[in-house]
Amino acid sequence: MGAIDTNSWQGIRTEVIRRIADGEWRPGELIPGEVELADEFGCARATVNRALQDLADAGLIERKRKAGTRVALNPVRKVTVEVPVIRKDVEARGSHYSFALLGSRIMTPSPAITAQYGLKPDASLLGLWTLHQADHQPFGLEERWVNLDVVPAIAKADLKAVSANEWLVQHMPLSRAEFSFSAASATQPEARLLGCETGAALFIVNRTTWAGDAPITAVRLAYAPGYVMETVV
Amino acid sequence: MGAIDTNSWQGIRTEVIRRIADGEWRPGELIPGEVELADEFGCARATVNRALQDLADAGLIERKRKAGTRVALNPVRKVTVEVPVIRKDVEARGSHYSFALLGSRIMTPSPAITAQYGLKPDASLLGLWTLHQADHQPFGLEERWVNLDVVPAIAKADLKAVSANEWLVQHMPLSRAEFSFSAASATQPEARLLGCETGAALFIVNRTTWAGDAPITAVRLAYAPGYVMETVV
DNA sequence: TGCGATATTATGTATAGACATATTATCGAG
DNA sequence: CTCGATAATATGTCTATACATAATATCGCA
Repeated sequence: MGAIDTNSWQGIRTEVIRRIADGEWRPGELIPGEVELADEFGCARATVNRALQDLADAGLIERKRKAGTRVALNPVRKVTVEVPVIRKDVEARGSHYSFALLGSRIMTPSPAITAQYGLKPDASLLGLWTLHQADHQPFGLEERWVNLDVVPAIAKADLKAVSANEWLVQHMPLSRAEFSFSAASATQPEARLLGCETGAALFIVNRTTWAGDAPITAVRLAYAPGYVMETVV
Repeated sequence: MGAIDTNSWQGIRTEVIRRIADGEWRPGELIPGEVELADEFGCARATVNRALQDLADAGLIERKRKAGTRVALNPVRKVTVEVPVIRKDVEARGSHYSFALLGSRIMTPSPAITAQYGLKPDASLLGLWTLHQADHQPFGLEERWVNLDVVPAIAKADLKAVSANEWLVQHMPLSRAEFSFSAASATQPEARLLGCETGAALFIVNRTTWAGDAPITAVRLAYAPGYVMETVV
Protein backbone atom coordinates (compact mmCIF):
# COMPACT_ATOMS: atom_id res chain seq x y z
CA MET A 1 0.00 0.00 0.00
CA GLY A 2 2.28 2.75 1.17
CA ALA A 3 4.95 1.44 -1.14
CA ILE A 4 7.34 4.04 -2.46
CA ASP A 5 8.00 4.20 -6.14
CA THR A 6 11.78 4.31 -6.17
CA ASN A 7 11.68 4.77 -9.91
CA SER A 8 10.58 8.37 -9.56
CA TRP A 9 12.87 11.04 -8.22
CA GLN A 10 10.27 12.07 -5.63
CA GLY A 11 10.10 8.48 -4.46
CA ILE A 12 13.85 8.35 -4.09
CA ARG A 13 13.82 11.64 -2.23
CA THR A 14 11.22 10.24 0.16
CA GLU A 15 13.29 7.13 0.75
CA VAL A 16 16.43 9.14 1.41
CA ILE A 17 14.54 11.35 3.85
CA ARG A 18 13.27 8.24 5.60
CA ARG A 19 16.74 6.79 5.97
CA ILE A 20 17.98 10.03 7.49
CA ALA A 21 14.96 10.38 9.75
CA ASP A 22 15.27 6.78 10.89
CA GLY A 23 18.91 7.30 11.69
CA GLU A 24 20.16 4.79 9.12
CA TRP A 25 22.30 7.61 7.78
CA ARG A 26 23.45 9.80 10.63
CA PRO A 27 24.29 13.51 10.56
CA GLY A 28 27.73 14.14 9.11
CA GLU A 29 27.88 10.68 7.62
CA LEU A 30 28.80 10.00 4.01
CA ILE A 31 26.01 8.36 2.08
CA PRO A 32 26.50 6.05 -0.93
CA GLY A 33 27.39 7.64 -4.25
CA GLU A 34 24.93 8.25 -7.04
CA VAL A 35 25.92 5.23 -9.09
CA GLU A 36 25.59 2.95 -6.09
CA LEU A 37 22.15 4.33 -5.23
CA ALA A 38 21.02 4.21 -8.84
CA ASP A 39 22.08 0.59 -8.87
CA GLU A 40 20.24 -0.16 -5.63
CA PHE A 41 17.04 1.58 -6.71
CA GLY A 42 17.28 0.21 -10.21
CA CYS A 43 17.10 3.56 -11.93
CA ALA A 44 19.34 5.91 -13.87
CA ARG A 45 21.94 8.03 -12.14
CA ALA A 46 20.22 11.19 -13.40
CA THR A 47 17.14 10.26 -11.41
CA VAL A 48 19.12 9.87 -8.20
CA ASN A 49 20.88 13.12 -9.03
CA ARG A 50 17.57 14.95 -9.33
CA ALA A 51 16.44 13.70 -5.93
CA LEU A 52 19.70 14.49 -4.18
CA GLN A 53 19.98 17.95 -5.68
CA ASP A 54 16.53 18.70 -4.40
CA LEU A 55 17.50 17.61 -0.90
CA ALA A 56 20.70 19.65 -1.10
CA ASP A 57 18.61 22.70 -2.00
CA ALA A 58 16.47 22.01 1.02
CA GLY A 59 19.60 21.94 3.18
CA LEU A 60 19.18 18.36 4.28
CA ILE A 61 22.34 17.03 2.69
CA GLU A 62 25.58 18.58 1.51
CA ARG A 63 27.25 17.60 -1.70
CA LYS A 64 30.73 18.24 -3.01
CA ARG A 65 32.36 16.96 -6.14
CA LYS A 66 34.73 14.15 -5.52
CA ALA A 67 34.06 14.39 -1.78
CA GLY A 68 30.60 12.88 -2.08
CA THR A 69 27.31 13.49 -0.32
CA ARG A 70 26.84 13.63 3.42
CA VAL A 71 23.94 14.24 5.74
CA ALA A 72 23.94 17.85 6.91
CA LEU A 73 25.41 18.17 10.38
CA ASN A 74 23.08 20.86 11.59
CA PRO A 75 20.19 21.02 9.19
CA VAL A 76 19.65 24.75 9.06
CA ARG A 77 15.99 25.36 8.59
CA LYS A 78 15.45 27.33 5.46
CA VAL A 79 12.04 28.85 5.68
CA THR A 80 10.28 30.50 2.81
CA VAL A 81 7.74 33.20 3.40
CA GLU A 82 5.73 34.98 0.79
CA VAL A 83 5.94 38.74 0.80
CA PRO A 84 3.03 39.66 -1.41
CA VAL A 85 2.09 43.03 -2.76
CA ILE A 86 0.32 44.58 0.19
CA ARG A 87 -2.93 44.99 -1.71
CA LYS A 88 -2.98 41.24 -2.39
CA ASP A 89 -2.23 40.61 1.25
CA VAL A 90 -5.22 42.64 2.34
CA GLU A 91 -7.50 41.13 -0.27
CA ALA A 92 -6.38 37.62 0.65
CA ARG A 93 -7.74 38.33 4.11
CA GLY A 94 -11.09 39.12 2.58
CA SER A 95 -10.89 42.84 3.16
CA HIS A 96 -11.24 45.83 0.92
CA TYR A 97 -7.94 47.51 0.13
CA SER A 98 -7.37 51.21 -0.03
CA PHE A 99 -4.49 53.54 0.64
CA ALA A 100 -3.81 57.14 1.40
CA LEU A 101 -0.78 59.00 0.17
CA LEU A 102 0.24 60.99 3.21
CA GLY A 103 2.97 63.00 1.60
CA SER A 104 5.86 63.04 -0.81
CA ARG A 105 9.03 65.00 -1.13
CA ILE A 106 12.08 65.12 -3.34
CA MET A 107 15.40 65.52 -1.62
CA THR A 108 19.10 64.84 -1.78
CA PRO A 109 20.12 62.04 0.56
CA SER A 110 22.25 62.60 3.61
CA PRO A 111 25.83 61.34 3.48
CA ALA A 112 24.85 58.43 5.73
CA ILE A 113 22.21 57.32 3.24
CA THR A 114 24.43 57.75 0.19
CA ALA A 115 27.04 55.62 1.88
CA GLN A 116 24.61 52.95 3.00
CA TYR A 117 23.09 52.43 -0.42
CA GLY A 118 26.06 53.39 -2.55
CA LEU A 119 24.29 56.38 -4.06
CA LYS A 120 25.97 59.29 -5.75
CA PRO A 121 26.24 62.33 -3.43
CA ASP A 122 24.04 64.36 -5.76
CA ALA A 123 21.43 61.65 -6.26
CA SER A 124 17.85 62.76 -5.94
CA LEU A 125 15.44 60.70 -3.93
CA LEU A 126 11.67 60.71 -3.88
CA GLY A 127 10.31 60.11 -0.41
CA LEU A 128 6.77 58.73 -0.09
CA TRP A 129 4.66 58.13 2.97
CA THR A 130 1.64 55.90 2.51
CA LEU A 131 -1.00 54.46 4.82
CA HIS A 132 -2.38 51.14 3.65
CA GLN A 133 -5.88 50.27 4.79
CA ALA A 134 -7.98 47.14 5.08
CA ASP A 135 -11.70 47.92 5.11
CA HIS A 136 -10.68 51.54 5.72
CA GLN A 137 -8.90 50.56 8.92
CA PRO A 138 -5.15 51.16 9.22
CA PHE A 139 -3.21 48.12 8.06
CA GLY A 140 0.35 49.23 7.49
CA LEU A 141 2.41 52.36 7.34
CA GLU A 142 4.92 52.66 4.54
CA GLU A 143 7.95 54.89 4.22
CA ARG A 144 9.57 54.61 0.83
CA TRP A 145 12.53 56.16 -0.91
CA VAL A 146 12.78 55.91 -4.67
CA ASN A 147 16.00 56.57 -6.54
CA LEU A 148 14.98 59.07 -9.21
CA ASP A 149 18.27 58.64 -11.05
CA VAL A 150 17.16 55.14 -11.94
CA VAL A 151 13.40 55.66 -12.19
CA PRO A 152 12.87 59.28 -13.23
CA ALA A 153 9.46 58.51 -14.72
CA ILE A 154 7.86 57.85 -11.35
CA ALA A 155 8.08 61.53 -10.52
CA LYS A 156 5.43 62.17 -13.16
CA ALA A 157 3.20 59.23 -12.23
CA ASP A 158 -0.11 59.77 -10.48
CA LEU A 159 0.63 57.99 -7.23
CA LYS A 160 -2.79 58.77 -5.84
CA ALA A 161 -4.34 56.37 -8.32
CA VAL A 162 -1.89 53.49 -8.16
CA SER A 163 0.46 52.88 -5.25
CA ALA A 164 4.16 53.43 -5.71
CA ASN A 165 4.78 49.76 -5.09
CA GLU A 166 2.49 48.66 -7.88
CA TRP A 167 3.81 51.32 -10.20
CA LEU A 168 7.32 50.00 -9.61
CA VAL A 169 6.25 46.39 -10.07
CA GLN A 170 4.73 47.35 -13.41
CA HIS A 171 7.68 49.35 -14.67
CA MET A 172 10.58 47.51 -13.04
CA PRO A 173 9.36 43.96 -13.43
CA LEU A 174 12.40 42.25 -12.05
CA SER A 175 14.97 43.11 -9.52
CA ARG A 176 16.94 41.73 -6.64
CA ALA A 177 15.64 42.47 -3.20
CA GLU A 178 16.94 42.20 0.33
CA PHE A 179 14.56 41.87 3.24
CA SER A 180 14.85 42.14 6.95
CA PHE A 181 12.26 41.58 9.64
CA SER A 182 12.21 43.06 13.08
CA ALA A 183 10.06 44.65 15.77
CA ALA A 184 9.81 48.26 16.83
CA SER A 185 7.75 50.37 19.19
CA ALA A 186 5.25 52.71 17.59
CA THR A 187 6.29 56.32 17.75
CA GLN A 188 3.64 58.89 18.54
CA PRO A 189 2.90 59.81 14.91
CA GLU A 190 2.98 56.17 13.87
CA ALA A 191 0.56 55.28 16.64
CA ARG A 192 -1.80 58.05 15.59
CA LEU A 193 -1.80 56.92 11.97
CA LEU A 194 -2.11 53.23 12.79
CA GLY A 195 -4.73 53.79 15.42
CA CYS A 196 -2.84 52.12 18.22
CA GLU A 197 -1.16 53.06 21.46
CA THR A 198 2.17 54.85 21.41
CA GLY A 199 4.83 52.25 22.11
CA ALA A 200 2.79 49.35 20.77
CA ALA A 201 4.90 46.56 19.25
CA LEU A 202 4.91 46.77 15.46
CA PHE A 203 6.11 44.15 13.01
CA ILE A 204 8.58 45.80 10.64
CA VAL A 205 9.60 44.72 7.16
CA ASN A 206 12.50 46.48 5.49
CA ARG A 207 13.11 45.94 1.83
CA THR A 208 15.74 47.29 -0.52
CA THR A 209 15.37 46.61 -4.21
CA TRP A 210 18.19 46.77 -6.70
CA ALA A 211 18.41 46.90 -10.45
CA GLY A 212 21.86 45.61 -11.16
CA ASP A 213 24.14 47.72 -9.00
CA ALA A 214 21.79 50.64 -8.52
CA PRO A 215 19.30 50.66 -5.66
CA ILE A 216 15.82 51.40 -6.94
CA THR A 217 13.88 51.76 -3.75
CA ALA A 218 14.06 51.23 -0.02
CA VAL A 219 10.89 50.59 1.94
CA ARG A 220 10.06 50.37 5.60
CA LEU A 221 6.66 48.89 6.27
CA ALA A 222 5.26 48.98 9.79
CA TYR A 223 2.24 46.73 10.22
CA ALA A 224 -0.55 47.54 12.59
CA PRO A 225 -0.45 45.49 15.82
CA GLY A 226 -1.64 41.93 15.42
CA TYR A 227 0.00 41.27 12.08
CA VAL A 228 1.48 37.79 11.77
CA MET A 229 3.67 36.59 8.94
CA GLU A 230 3.41 32.87 8.28
CA THR A 231 5.49 30.42 6.36
CA VAL A 232 4.25 28.75 3.24
CA VAL A 233 4.38 24.97 3.30
CA MET B 1 32.53 40.01 -22.67
CA GLY B 2 29.19 39.74 -20.95
CA ALA B 3 28.10 37.09 -23.39
CA ILE B 4 25.65 34.57 -22.00
CA ASP B 5 26.30 30.91 -22.54
CA THR B 6 22.90 29.80 -23.74
CA ASN B 7 24.13 26.26 -23.80
CA SER B 8 23.95 26.00 -20.02
CA TRP B 9 20.68 25.98 -18.13
CA GLN B 10 21.84 28.86 -15.95
CA GLY B 11 22.61 30.86 -19.06
CA ILE B 12 19.17 30.18 -20.45
CA ARG B 13 17.64 31.15 -17.14
CA THR B 14 19.56 34.43 -17.23
CA GLU B 15 18.38 35.13 -20.75
CA VAL B 16 14.75 34.39 -19.88
CA ILE B 17 15.00 36.68 -16.86
CA ARG B 18 16.44 39.38 -19.07
CA ARG B 19 13.60 39.09 -21.56
CA ILE B 20 11.06 39.40 -18.80
CA ALA B 21 12.92 42.27 -17.13
CA ASP B 22 13.25 44.09 -20.43
CA GLY B 23 9.56 43.68 -21.09
CA GLU B 24 10.04 41.54 -24.18
CA TRP B 25 7.77 39.03 -22.48
CA ARG B 26 5.15 40.86 -20.48
CA PRO B 27 3.39 39.67 -17.31
CA GLY B 28 0.61 37.22 -18.11
CA GLU B 29 1.96 36.62 -21.57
CA LEU B 30 2.55 33.16 -22.98
CA ILE B 31 6.18 32.52 -23.80
CA PRO B 32 7.42 30.14 -26.50
CA GLY B 33 7.30 26.42 -25.77
CA GLU B 34 10.28 24.37 -24.72
CA VAL B 35 10.94 22.90 -28.15
CA GLU B 36 10.89 26.31 -29.75
CA LEU B 37 13.28 27.75 -27.18
CA ALA B 38 15.55 24.73 -27.38
CA ASP B 39 15.64 25.25 -31.11
CA GLU B 40 16.41 28.94 -30.74
CA PHE B 41 19.15 28.42 -28.17
CA GLY B 42 20.50 25.41 -30.00
CA CYS B 43 20.28 23.05 -27.05
CA ALA B 44 18.28 20.07 -25.88
CA ARG B 45 14.76 20.50 -24.57
CA ALA B 46 15.83 19.06 -21.21
CA THR B 47 18.17 22.00 -20.75
CA VAL B 48 15.42 24.52 -21.37
CA ASN B 49 13.19 22.50 -19.07
CA ARG B 50 15.75 22.71 -16.27
CA ALA B 51 15.97 26.48 -16.61
CA LEU B 52 12.22 27.03 -16.76
CA GLN B 53 11.50 24.73 -13.83
CA ASP B 54 13.96 26.71 -11.79
CA LEU B 55 12.21 29.96 -12.67
CA ALA B 56 8.83 28.42 -11.90
CA ASP B 57 10.15 27.43 -8.46
CA ALA B 58 11.23 31.01 -7.97
CA GLY B 59 7.72 32.15 -8.81
CA LEU B 60 8.73 34.14 -11.86
CA ILE B 61 6.81 32.10 -14.39
CA GLU B 62 3.86 29.75 -14.21
CA ARG B 63 3.71 26.52 -16.10
CA LYS B 64 0.84 24.20 -16.89
CA ARG B 65 0.82 21.12 -19.00
CA LYS B 66 -0.72 21.66 -22.35
CA ALA B 67 -1.46 25.27 -21.47
CA GLY B 68 2.16 26.33 -21.71
CA THR B 69 4.35 28.74 -19.78
CA ARG B 70 3.48 32.31 -19.00
CA VAL B 71 5.14 35.14 -17.14
CA ALA B 72 3.71 35.37 -13.63
CA LEU B 73 1.12 38.11 -13.36
CA ASN B 74 2.08 39.25 -9.89
CA PRO B 75 5.47 37.81 -9.11
CA VAL B 76 4.96 36.93 -5.46
CA ARG B 77 8.23 37.39 -3.70
CA LYS B 78 9.25 34.17 -2.08
CA VAL B 79 11.80 35.02 0.52
CA THR B 80 13.92 32.46 2.29
CA VAL B 81 15.26 33.08 5.72
CA GLU B 82 17.46 30.79 7.72
CA VAL B 83 16.24 29.89 11.16
CA PRO B 84 19.33 28.40 12.72
CA VAL B 85 19.69 26.67 16.01
CA ILE B 86 19.86 29.58 18.43
CA ARG B 87 23.32 28.62 19.64
CA LYS B 88 24.62 28.84 16.06
CA ASP B 89 22.89 32.17 15.69
CA VAL B 90 24.68 33.56 18.72
CA GLU B 91 28.03 32.10 17.72
CA ALA B 92 27.65 33.43 14.18
CA ARG B 93 27.52 36.89 15.73
CA GLY B 94 30.85 36.21 17.37
CA SER B 95 29.47 35.87 20.86
CA HIS B 96 29.72 33.18 23.49
CA TYR B 97 26.54 31.16 23.89
CA SER B 98 25.06 30.02 27.15
CA PHE B 99 21.60 29.33 28.43
CA ALA B 100 19.76 29.04 31.68
CA LEU B 101 16.92 26.60 32.25
CA LEU B 102 14.45 28.72 34.17
CA GLY B 103 11.96 26.00 34.93
CA SER B 104 10.14 22.96 33.70
CA ARG B 105 6.84 21.37 34.44
CA ILE B 106 4.79 18.42 33.25
CA MET B 107 1.11 19.04 32.74
CA THR B 108 -1.99 18.03 30.87
CA PRO B 109 -2.90 20.57 28.23
CA SER B 110 -5.98 22.74 28.43
CA PRO B 111 -8.83 21.91 26.04
CA ALA B 112 -7.87 24.93 23.94
CA ILE B 113 -4.37 23.56 23.45
CA THR B 114 -5.51 20.02 22.74
CA ALA B 115 -7.83 21.37 20.09
CA GLN B 116 -5.23 23.66 18.54
CA TYR B 117 -2.61 20.98 18.12
CA GLY B 118 -4.88 17.96 17.77
CA LEU B 119 -3.60 16.37 20.95
CA LYS B 120 -5.37 13.69 22.93
CA PRO B 121 -7.19 15.13 25.96
CA ASP B 122 -5.01 13.09 28.30
CA ALA B 123 -1.73 13.93 26.56
CA SER B 124 1.09 14.94 28.83
CA LEU B 125 3.19 17.94 27.95
CA LEU B 126 6.57 19.02 29.21
CA GLY B 127 6.82 22.77 29.54
CA LEU B 128 10.26 24.35 29.47
CA TRP B 129 11.33 27.93 30.00
CA THR B 130 14.81 28.84 28.87
CA LEU B 131 16.80 32.04 28.68
CA HIS B 132 19.38 32.09 25.89
CA GLN B 133 22.37 34.32 26.37
CA ALA B 134 25.04 35.88 24.18
CA ASP B 135 28.17 36.76 26.14
CA HIS B 136 26.04 36.23 29.26
CA GLN B 137 23.65 38.95 28.17
CA PRO B 138 20.00 38.04 27.52
CA PHE B 139 19.47 37.11 23.88
CA GLY B 140 16.16 35.33 23.68
CA LEU B 141 13.48 33.93 25.91
CA GLU B 142 12.06 30.56 25.00
CA GLU B 143 8.83 28.92 26.04
CA ARG B 144 8.58 25.37 24.80
CA TRP B 145 6.07 22.58 25.02
CA VAL B 146 7.14 19.05 24.24
CA ASN B 147 4.67 16.26 23.55
CA LEU B 148 5.79 13.48 25.90
CA ASP B 149 3.55 10.96 24.17
CA VAL B 150 5.83 11.22 21.14
CA VAL B 151 9.15 11.90 22.85
CA PRO B 152 8.99 10.27 26.28
CA ALA B 153 12.78 10.00 26.47
CA ILE B 154 13.27 13.73 26.82
CA ALA B 155 11.79 13.63 30.31
CA LYS B 156 14.89 11.77 31.43
CA ALA B 157 17.40 13.90 29.54
CA ASP B 158 19.67 16.33 31.35
CA LEU B 159 18.38 19.54 29.87
CA LYS B 160 20.79 21.63 31.90
CA ALA B 161 23.68 20.27 29.84
CA VAL B 162 22.20 20.38 26.37
CA SER B 163 19.29 22.61 25.39
CA ALA B 164 15.95 21.03 24.62
CA ASN B 165 16.19 22.26 21.07
CA GLU B 166 19.49 20.53 20.45
CA TRP B 167 18.33 17.38 22.18
CA LEU B 168 15.34 17.27 19.87
CA VAL B 169 17.42 17.95 16.77
CA GLN B 170 19.64 15.05 17.75
CA HIS B 171 16.88 12.59 18.47
CA MET B 172 14.21 13.70 16.03
CA PRO B 173 16.38 14.44 13.04
CA LEU B 174 13.65 15.27 10.62
CA SER B 175 10.29 16.76 10.94
CA ARG B 176 7.93 19.23 9.37
CA ALA B 177 7.78 22.64 10.93
CA GLU B 178 5.51 25.65 10.69
CA PHE B 179 6.76 29.09 11.55
CA SER B 180 5.19 32.42 12.17
CA PHE B 181 6.79 35.77 12.85
CA SER B 182 5.28 38.68 14.68
CA ALA B 183 5.90 41.42 17.21
CA ALA B 184 4.76 41.69 20.82
CA SER B 185 5.25 43.96 23.78
CA ALA B 186 7.39 42.64 26.59
CA THR B 187 5.39 41.69 29.65
CA GLN B 188 6.81 42.58 33.04
CA PRO B 189 8.45 39.18 33.69
CA GLU B 190 9.73 39.01 30.12
CA ALA B 191 11.24 42.47 30.43
CA ARG B 192 12.93 41.52 33.69
CA LEU B 193 14.47 38.39 32.16
CA LEU B 194 15.48 40.06 28.92
CA GLY B 195 16.81 43.13 30.66
CA CYS B 196 14.64 45.60 28.81
CA GLU B 197 11.77 47.93 29.53
CA THR B 198 8.30 46.58 30.10
CA GLY B 199 6.39 47.08 26.88
CA ALA B 200 9.48 47.03 24.66
CA ALA B 201 8.86 45.67 21.17
CA LEU B 202 10.05 42.07 20.88
CA PHE B 203 10.50 40.05 17.73
CA ILE B 204 8.62 36.79 18.14
CA VAL B 205 9.14 33.50 16.37
CA ASN B 206 6.61 30.75 16.83
CA ARG B 207 7.43 27.28 15.66
CA THR B 208 5.47 24.05 15.74
CA THR B 209 7.22 20.85 14.75
CA TRP B 210 5.44 17.71 13.65
CA ALA B 211 6.46 14.11 13.23
CA GLY B 212 3.92 12.78 10.80
CA ASP B 213 0.56 13.71 12.28
CA ALA B 214 1.72 14.17 15.85
CA PRO B 215 3.02 17.51 17.05
CA ILE B 216 6.39 17.10 18.73
CA THR B 217 6.99 20.52 20.10
CA ALA B 218 5.74 24.08 20.03
CA VAL B 219 8.11 26.94 20.74
CA ARG B 220 7.70 30.64 21.28
CA LEU B 221 10.94 32.54 21.12
CA ALA B 222 11.02 36.20 22.12
CA TYR B 223 14.22 37.93 21.07
CA ALA B 224 15.73 40.74 23.06
CA PRO B 225 15.12 44.18 21.51
CA GLY B 226 17.31 44.94 18.52
CA TYR B 227 17.12 41.52 16.94
CA VAL B 228 16.84 41.58 13.15
CA MET B 229 16.14 38.60 10.94
CA GLU B 230 17.61 38.89 7.47
CA THR B 231 17.05 37.07 4.24
CA VAL B 232 19.66 34.87 2.71
CA VAL B 233 20.61 35.70 -0.87
C1' DT C 1 -27.42 22.66 -28.72
C1' DG C 2 -25.26 20.12 -25.13
C1' DC C 3 -22.26 16.74 -23.57
C1' DG C 4 -19.23 12.98 -23.23
C1' DA C 5 -15.52 10.50 -25.59
C1' DT C 6 -11.34 11.22 -28.00
C1' DA C 7 -7.42 13.51 -30.00
C1' DT C 8 -3.98 16.88 -29.33
C1' DT C 9 -0.40 19.19 -27.08
C1' DA C 10 2.99 21.24 -23.71
C1' DT C 11 5.10 20.07 -19.86
C1' DG C 12 6.98 16.29 -16.59
C1' DT C 13 9.99 12.64 -16.07
C1' DA C 14 13.10 8.58 -17.06
C1' DT C 15 17.23 6.66 -19.46
C1' DA C 16 21.84 5.71 -21.28
C1' DG C 17 25.73 7.74 -22.53
C1' DA C 18 29.10 11.28 -22.66
C1' DC C 19 31.89 14.97 -21.21
C1' DA C 20 32.92 18.85 -17.68
C1' DT C 21 34.56 20.30 -13.29
C1' DA C 22 35.83 20.55 -8.67
C1' DT C 23 38.20 18.33 -5.22
C1' DT C 24 40.91 14.97 -3.12
C1' DA C 25 44.58 11.57 -3.15
C1' DT C 26 48.87 10.27 -4.77
C1' DC C 27 53.28 10.34 -6.57
C1' DG C 28 57.68 12.34 -7.80
C1' DA C 29 61.23 15.79 -7.64
C1' DG C 30 63.92 18.67 -4.98
C1' DC D 1 59.73 16.10 4.25
C1' DT D 2 57.47 19.55 1.53
C1' DC D 3 55.56 21.20 -2.45
C1' DG D 4 53.80 20.98 -6.99
C1' DA D 5 52.17 18.20 -10.76
C1' DT D 6 49.17 14.49 -11.89
C1' DA D 7 45.78 10.94 -11.52
C1' DA D 8 41.47 9.46 -9.71
C1' DT D 9 36.72 10.21 -8.59
C1' DA D 10 31.99 11.94 -7.34
C1' DT D 11 29.08 15.21 -8.64
C1' DG D 12 27.37 18.58 -12.38
C1' DT D 13 25.50 19.03 -16.74
C1' DC D 14 24.08 18.14 -21.65
C1' DT D 15 22.05 15.24 -25.30
C1' DA D 16 18.72 12.43 -27.72
C1' DT D 17 14.95 9.71 -27.18
C1' DA D 18 10.93 7.88 -25.25
C1' DC D 19 6.95 7.66 -22.71
C1' DA D 20 3.70 9.74 -18.97
C1' DT D 21 0.40 13.08 -17.59
C1' DA D 22 -2.55 16.90 -17.31
C1' DA D 23 -5.19 20.11 -19.53
C1' DT D 24 -7.36 21.71 -23.50
C1' DA D 25 -9.64 21.36 -28.06
C1' DT D 26 -12.47 18.93 -30.99
C1' DC D 27 -15.53 15.77 -32.84
C1' DG D 28 -19.58 12.94 -32.98
C1' DC D 29 -23.75 11.66 -31.21
C1' DA D 30 -28.13 12.34 -29.03
